[in-house]
Amino acid sequence: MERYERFYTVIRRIPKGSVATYGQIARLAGLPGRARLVGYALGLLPDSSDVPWYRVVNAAGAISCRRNPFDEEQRQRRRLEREKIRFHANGKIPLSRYQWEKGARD
DNA sequence: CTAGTGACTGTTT
DNA sequence: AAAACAGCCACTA
Repeated sequence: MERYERFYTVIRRIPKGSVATYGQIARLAGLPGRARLVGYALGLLPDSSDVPWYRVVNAAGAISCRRNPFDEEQRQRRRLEREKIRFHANGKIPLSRYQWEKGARD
């Protein structure tokens, strides 16, 4: 798991109230095009991890999780809403407003 | 070594 | 708007 520290380091820099995409994390970690690897790396994290995995969403602004689609999505969504992030009725997050380092806000 | 899989993404149908 | 495709590459069987 040490081999993914670069990803975890970048993710730990995402400020509270913002989100980043898998592709963005890969790019910032110096591995453009390895979005899937970021997803794999997050799946390895234990619940006790200090890495804010819930601040990472897919390019469409939706939550991705393969294991327990329903439960995990609810869990991630609650954590984000706790940071004042609002979701659209379609279940997606408006990235134009919350994406890290892109804040277009309104 | 080959094949299948996947917390992804941009392009093309 | 939605689905199919094609890259991507670590990991497992």
